[in-house]
Amino acid sequence: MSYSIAEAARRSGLSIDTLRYYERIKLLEPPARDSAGRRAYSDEDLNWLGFLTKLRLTGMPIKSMREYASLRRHGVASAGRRKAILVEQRQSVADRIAELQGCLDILDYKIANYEHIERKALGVAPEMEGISA
Amino acid sequence: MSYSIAEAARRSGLSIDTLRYYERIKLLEPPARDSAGRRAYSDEDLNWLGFLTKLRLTGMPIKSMREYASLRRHGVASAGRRKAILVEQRQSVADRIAELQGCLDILDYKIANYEHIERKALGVAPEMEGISA
DNA sequence: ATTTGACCTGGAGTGCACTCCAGGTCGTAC
DNA sequence: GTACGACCTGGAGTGCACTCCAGGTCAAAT
Repeated sequence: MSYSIAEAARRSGLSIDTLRYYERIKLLEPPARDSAGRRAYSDEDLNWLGFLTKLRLTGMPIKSMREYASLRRHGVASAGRRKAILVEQRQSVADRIAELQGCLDILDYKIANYEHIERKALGVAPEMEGISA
Repeated sequence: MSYSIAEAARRSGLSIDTLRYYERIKLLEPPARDSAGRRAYSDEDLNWLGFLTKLRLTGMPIKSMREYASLRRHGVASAGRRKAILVEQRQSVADRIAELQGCLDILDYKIANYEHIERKALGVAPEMEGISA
């Protein structure tokens, strides 16, 4: 199967402009073209796009994704380096999850504080106010 | 206690420039000044900065932090709205954690794939290659 | 035959969150 | 008394990841 740029955008969740942008910056091999010169994305293109969007979701900078994409073009010899990039990214994702978890705890604490204030509704003792919230 | 801007930067993990920037955009009440006109941050300022940096870590845009900061200046009457902002942010953090968890799974899968390739070390059957990794 | 709509290109513009700079003022150390 | 380092101001510059635009081509629909 092959897909128009609009269809590829729909399926990948990226915008049409972003697809062309990714191609320009070499994240994406230039896809095939139809007889009229329009881009025709293959299933393989879409799979790769899907993976790229996952990497983006992890917060990987485009610079690194470009490195990965470039390694991929260099075939099997680059597999070790590619794996290393993924392992490193895995770590950074795990770290980020832990960080967010910490933030969640703080938010919960603050929210509980506000609930505390609400419960004391009218006769407020405003010592909670302005201290650090 | 009061702290020079350099000390406040050290303690908050923000840069000196960022502290001044936060003040300009009204994330931060202008701190007191010493006799020479230099900023003198209070412990309360530092607490607030600490909370701000947590909010930043959650990915909250500065626009929203400004709203929260502005509400805070309007005192106890704004507590409901402030709480609502934190509850909303809590949700977005939880969502983001789930999203990252999904990405982690994908990374693990890919990494396992590379390990699979490594194990087949020399006599490679490269059907793994270029399909979607 | 012309209108429409999806697509094309190269290049400029955007929003965000800082970050840097020039030129100046202070208070202490030599 | 001057050299130094930390600080001040207003404003310009940066890097990132898109996003938008003008002007053009092409195939199918009216």
